[in-house]
Amino acid sequence: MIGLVDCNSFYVSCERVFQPRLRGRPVGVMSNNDGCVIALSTELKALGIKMGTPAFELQHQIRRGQIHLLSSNYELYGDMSARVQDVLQEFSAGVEPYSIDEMFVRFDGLESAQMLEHARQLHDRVRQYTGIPVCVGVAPTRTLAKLANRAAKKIAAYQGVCVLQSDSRETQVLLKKIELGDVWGVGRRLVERLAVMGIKSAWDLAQANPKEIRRRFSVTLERTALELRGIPCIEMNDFHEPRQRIMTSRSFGKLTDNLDEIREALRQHGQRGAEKLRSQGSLARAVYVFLKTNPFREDLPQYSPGAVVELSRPTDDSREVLRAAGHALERIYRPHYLYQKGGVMLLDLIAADRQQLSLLDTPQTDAERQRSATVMSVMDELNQRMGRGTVKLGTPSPGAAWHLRCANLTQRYTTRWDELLVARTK
DNA sequence: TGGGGCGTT
DNA sequence: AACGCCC
Repeated sequence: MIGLVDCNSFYVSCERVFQPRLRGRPVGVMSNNDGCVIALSTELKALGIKMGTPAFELQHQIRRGQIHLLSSNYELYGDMSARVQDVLQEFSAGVEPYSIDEMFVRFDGLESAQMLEHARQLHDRVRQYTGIPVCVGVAPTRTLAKLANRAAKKIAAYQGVCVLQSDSRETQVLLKKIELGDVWGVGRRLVERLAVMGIKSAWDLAQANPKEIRRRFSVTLERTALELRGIPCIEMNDFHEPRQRIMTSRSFGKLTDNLDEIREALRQHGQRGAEKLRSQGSLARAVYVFLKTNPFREDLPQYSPGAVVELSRPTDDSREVLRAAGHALERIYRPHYLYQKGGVMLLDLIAADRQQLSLLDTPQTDAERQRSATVMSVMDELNQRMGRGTVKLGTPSPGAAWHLRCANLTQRYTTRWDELLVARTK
C-alpha cells in the first residue's frame, strides 16, 4: 500500500510552531516578492480569501489587524519538511518526497486492519514530534492515495486519516463524490473536455475505456484512469535524480524597460542557475533566456521573447553561462516594452563525470578547465559558508528594483544560531 | 497578480 | 515550441 502524507496549510503551520499567538488566527503566507497568498490557515479561508489572491488586495484588512500575512521563509519550511520526512522514515518502509509539503510513503506487509491503526499512529507522531498537523491517505495506487488524502482532509469523520482498498464500497462512494478536478493529474482544461464526453466524476473516469482515453487525450490520463481502478502505473521520479533543466526567474519588482537593470537581474539568475547546476553535479550545453511583459496590463503592448544559446562545450562555469545569457538577452531585448519578469534556464544537462573529452582538447584547455573548477568551488564554498551572495560576479547596485521584496519575514528558527527562538522567564 | 519543475503532442 | 499538468 502507498500512503500520501500532506501537511495541513504547511507554511502557516511551520510559522505557528514558533509563534503560538498565530494559532486560531487568520494567517497567510505570501509567495516570493510578497506577491500573492499561497498558504492559508482555515480561519483565513473562512473569510472567503482564496489561494492566489494578490496581497495588495488585502492591505486594509492587514492594517486593521484582521489578518496576518507573512513573507515566505523557505529556509524554515525546508528544514521543517526534512523533520517530517525523518519521522515518516521511522514509521514506514520508505519515503518518497513529492513536494515540500507532501510525501509518499510505502507500507509493506500490513493487513488492512493494522493498516488503519498504523496510519493513525504515523499521523499522531508527526504532529507530536514536529508540531506540524498532517493528513494521511492510504491506497493501492498513488492516485487513489491522493484521493484518500483529499477525503481525509475534507471529511471530518475521517479525522485526518483515510485508508482505501481498491474495490471497496467506500472507495466507490468516494469516487462518485469527489469532483474530477480534484483528481491528481486532471486540471481545469481536462475537466472541460471530459465533461463533453459525459465524464463528470472520478468514478466516471475510472469506468471509462482506458484505450479510448488514451486515444482522445493522452497516455498520462490513461494511467490516471487505471490508477483510479487500483492498477498501479505511476512511478515516482526518483527525487535523487538530478534535474533535467534548471530554471531561475523572478519578477523585477516593478515594470522596467531599462536594459542595464534587466541585464543585472539576469546575471543574478545565471549565477544562481550555475550554482544549482554545480550542486547537482551537472553540465549545461545550452542556455535559454526569456523576458515577459505583464499580461494583466492589457493596456500595454505585450512581448514575451525567449532565445536559446548553445554553449561551445558543456560547462558549469558561471562566467560562461553569463556570457551566453548576455548574448541571448541582446538578441531578444526590444526597447519601449515594460518588462515584468525575466529568467535563465539551463538546458541539455549531462552529468559532469560523463563529459566527453573533445578531440580538440589541448593541454591548455585542460588547464583552463581545472582553473575554472577551482574558482567555482571557492565561490560556492564562500557563498555556502558566509551566506548567499557573499561572492558575486560583477557589481550589482544595492538598491536595484529586482531585489526580493519580503517585508514580513520571520526568523529562521531552526537553521541559524543567531535566529533561535528566545524563551524568557519573567 | 510566485517560482519552479515535468511530460506529451 | 506550445500546452498541459503538479506543488
